[in-house]
Amino acid sequence: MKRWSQFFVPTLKESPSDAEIASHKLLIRAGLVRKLGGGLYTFMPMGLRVMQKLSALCREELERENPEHGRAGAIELWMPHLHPADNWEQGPRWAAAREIMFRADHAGAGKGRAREPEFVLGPTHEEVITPLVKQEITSYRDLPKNFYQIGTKFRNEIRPRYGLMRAKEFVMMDAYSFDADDDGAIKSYLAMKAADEAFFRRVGVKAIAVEADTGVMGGSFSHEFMVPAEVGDDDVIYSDAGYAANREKATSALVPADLADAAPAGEVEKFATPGVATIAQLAAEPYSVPGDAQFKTLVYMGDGKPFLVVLRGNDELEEAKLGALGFTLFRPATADEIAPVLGARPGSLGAVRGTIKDPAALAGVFADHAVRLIGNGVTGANEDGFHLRHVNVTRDLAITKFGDFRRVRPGEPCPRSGQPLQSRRGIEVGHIFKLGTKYADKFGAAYTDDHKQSHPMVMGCYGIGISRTLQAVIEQSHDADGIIWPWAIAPFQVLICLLDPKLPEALALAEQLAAAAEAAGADVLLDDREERPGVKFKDADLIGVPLRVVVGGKGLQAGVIEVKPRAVKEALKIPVADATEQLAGLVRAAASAVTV
RNA sequence: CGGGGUGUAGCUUAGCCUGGUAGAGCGCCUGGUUUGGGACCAGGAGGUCGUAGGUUCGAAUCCUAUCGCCCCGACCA
Repeated sequence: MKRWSQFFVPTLKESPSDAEIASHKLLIRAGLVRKLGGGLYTFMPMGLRVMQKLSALCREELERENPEHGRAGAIELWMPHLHPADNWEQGPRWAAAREIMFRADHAGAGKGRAREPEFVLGPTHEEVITPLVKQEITSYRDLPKNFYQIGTKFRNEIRPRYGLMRAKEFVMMDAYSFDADDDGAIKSYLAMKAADEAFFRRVGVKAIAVEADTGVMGGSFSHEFMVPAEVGDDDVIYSDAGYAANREKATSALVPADLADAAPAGEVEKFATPGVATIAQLAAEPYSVPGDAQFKTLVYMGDGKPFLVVLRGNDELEEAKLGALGFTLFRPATADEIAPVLGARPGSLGAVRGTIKDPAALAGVFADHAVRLIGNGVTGANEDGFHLRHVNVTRDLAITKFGDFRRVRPGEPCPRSGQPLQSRRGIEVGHIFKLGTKYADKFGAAYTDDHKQSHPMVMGCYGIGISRTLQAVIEQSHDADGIIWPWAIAPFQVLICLLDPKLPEALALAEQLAAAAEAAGADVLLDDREERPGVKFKDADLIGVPLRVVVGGKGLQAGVIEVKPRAVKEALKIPVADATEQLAGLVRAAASAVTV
């Protein structure tokens, strides 16, 4: 039991001016965190308690054995936060990952040896765990294994945002599974997905698993855990049939599987379009070519070589989907890079065979499936101020490969059910990847099987943003008065508001109640401050403790105390004689409702 | 990194346009009256006006630079 007067809960009446969203304001007003600098936060005693509870639940769920998948539980370890830059240089994503890493020097750098070793602050730990496992595990008998840690991660976020939501330094659970083969890796993946789901369920936050893009991490498939919230950074595309995917990854059944190729509608014909540089201009008078009858040709640079992406005029490129093409780094090409290859400036570009000035320079022409819906359409002539009409997809376009590159729009048919797709914002609180052998190959993490054959280990990696989850819970569970903590992670589960701390019998009863609640399994905060009742009630709502008990002189005269769950309006009056017993009962009921 | 905004007491802020005494509320300290939803009265402490230059007799205010922070975009747990 903690006494408020002796503890430290610095609440604020007003929101700091730099907090924008509800959860960020409440984090600070309720005294959970304080800002050191952009994206850097001190966890105050109350905030730390929540973090510790989240971590404890996370450990429990990860370490639980998973007989359904034949998996043992994950094993905790602790890796350095400071990594030799060498590890990253040897890994598969140095070029892409260095952008977000902090480089660390020691304060005396330059005064000692001519060449100082370089260090980075770890943004994640594949580059550390994989060499470790290579060194320690060489036999199939030691597989599968799944290691995890809960610790600080450092990412030089280009733009920290919304308090803990996107911070430069944050707390993450990261786990890494190592399996002998792909089937095993899938089992590990599913076991971790189940563990994460169990974790979020026990925390008391609604987080849904959605299909996700693998991004810089690489790998073959991936899910994100999303907490639905307007302030989230991601769009989740979903249907009532249970399909859910990050917009970056989402597809639709817009193009029927049995769509026949359109027959040519006539000879390709060049026509002058002076000054026309956009889809909209071509759609307007006097040309009047609807956007969805135009081919849009985009030029990107993939690992130094240009490639084309062809979309319907009204469709937008979903840039993340270009990741499937296998380039390490890609970016839009500049006009100066485009002209020598295609022969025209943006606005008159096309992918029609024979019009591309230097087709050999291209790393490929990739067309979205949806262009097949156009059949015959209009596109740039690769000659400034000219377009081509009657361009037939199969006859005329120099397509290397079709793929899914367009951004899905709400209302399109769900790929599973055909129901209209919907969209909502979400906060990404977890992300799991089946990595395959990408890292194992690079670091030589291999094992010997029972036929003396060597194979690369098949990996998976799994992250949960612990500090971000803390804020996501607040975002999802608050009202105008403050936070409404779920029981399992509340900094305290019972708050005893002692309205008359100077009244000896009131203090004695409050302490007795505190002891009873504690014995029943709750963490108890006793508000023994010499404050007016209004202040105590406001603070109680603000800090969001799930069960509030009021002990006051007036109640005692009437022979009652009050108990009120944070989430409801009406308080329960309980006779003093039954108080300890009933409170203990309420605590036990609340606790058992959330464990398991 | 591009675009927008903003720095005044522990917090929220007024003053800046149109240069001359830096003001309020909350919080804090002392005393008193209060005490079931952020009390009241009296008194008090606390500010190099982000920083550095410049203009001026005189700069929180005008100019320049710089730093921090916030928001929008790309990135991510």
